Amino acid sequence: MSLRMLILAIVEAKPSTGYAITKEFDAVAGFFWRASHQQVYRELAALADEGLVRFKDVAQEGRPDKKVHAITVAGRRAFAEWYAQPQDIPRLNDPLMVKVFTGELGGVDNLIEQLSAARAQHLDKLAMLEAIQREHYPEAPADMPRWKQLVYLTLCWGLARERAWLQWAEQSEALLRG
Amino acid sequence: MSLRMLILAIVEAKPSTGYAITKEFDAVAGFFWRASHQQVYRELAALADEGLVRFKDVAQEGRPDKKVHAITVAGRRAFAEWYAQPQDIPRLNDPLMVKVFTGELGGVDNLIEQLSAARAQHLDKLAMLEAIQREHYPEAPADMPRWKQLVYLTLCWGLARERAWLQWAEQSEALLRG
DNA sequence: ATTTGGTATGCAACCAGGTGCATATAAGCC
DNA sequence: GGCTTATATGCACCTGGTTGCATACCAAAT
Repeated sequence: MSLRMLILAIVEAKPSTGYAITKEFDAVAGFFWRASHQQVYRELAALADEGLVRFKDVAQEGRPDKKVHAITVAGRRAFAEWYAQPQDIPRLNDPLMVKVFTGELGGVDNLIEQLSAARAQHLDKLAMLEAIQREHYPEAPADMPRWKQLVYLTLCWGLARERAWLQWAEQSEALLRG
Repeated sequence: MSLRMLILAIVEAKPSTGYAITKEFDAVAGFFWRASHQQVYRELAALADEGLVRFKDVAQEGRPDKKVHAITVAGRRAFAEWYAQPQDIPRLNDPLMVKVFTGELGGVDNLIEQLSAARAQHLDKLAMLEAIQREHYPEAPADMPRWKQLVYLTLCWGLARERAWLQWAEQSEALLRG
């Protein structure tokens, strides 16, 4: 559901092709959602089927034809309905926590290795997010236009999550080693 | 994969029925993984099929018969193999962040409502986890037996996550209101 | 007597997401 | 001529998880 609605919001802001939407995911929406191009195309087809978007075939020179999708009135209505619905808390199935939980069977030494490997990955991710913050969001949040504030908040959540995870991991490794 | 392995670890610690495993999920493993009884039974059947667990039918008086599942040698081997594999970082598809991102189309007032509703839910969850901590883990972590430390660490991650989320939400609401 | 709640197991259908593969055009490079 | 990269779209299959339903036994409460 969220993927459909995210796509609707993207084509509302600017009529787009599946390809462009996928690029959007790789860039900014990647802070909080991942989607492959197959998923995007599949969802666009379903949305067009239900009349929530409509598309025009656009011939191009020097590259393949494309389908530009735009939101419809029904699409706006569906989005507004969804937006008003209360949201379930996301489910929390975390493979690494399974390894922590089963650490005695797996071996505590192996667990410590897993933790520090994961820590390296999370450090990378944090560094990446911090670089984006420095480059694209250096000003005070209160001075940003609304749309930018909203994207910035999703970035902030990524930063907060990574920092909290790293703090937890450090304490955990210390406890297991000590 | 993680679900299979979690089940393997549970039946390794103590041969169990699907019903008991489901109860285990509702209780302790619920800090970091959710699974319905259907999922558990399906996975147990698959595990038995592949020879990673074996089961005995046990007749009971006063209640239905049950199947007690235990891990096999092949099961231990499969677990050890999986445990050594590096873990992917979990995917981060968060419906609430979609609402933040699409807040202009959805309406900022509606977004603020969504945020405070979510905040109430996260506060409840935090209170629940803190109650568990007070009741079951009052002693210093260093004094706990290993198995208890490991469960405690998964609880700590839940606590850290909820606290980080709440902090983020407060700042976000302030920014959007101010 | 009937309902509720706990124990115990399972099927069928569906939905969301991921993997692998396929196709087509064209620019630029070696 | 063949390689890679970028644009652009899509199918088929598989896995993992959810929903709804079904069955059966028994105890305790109403």
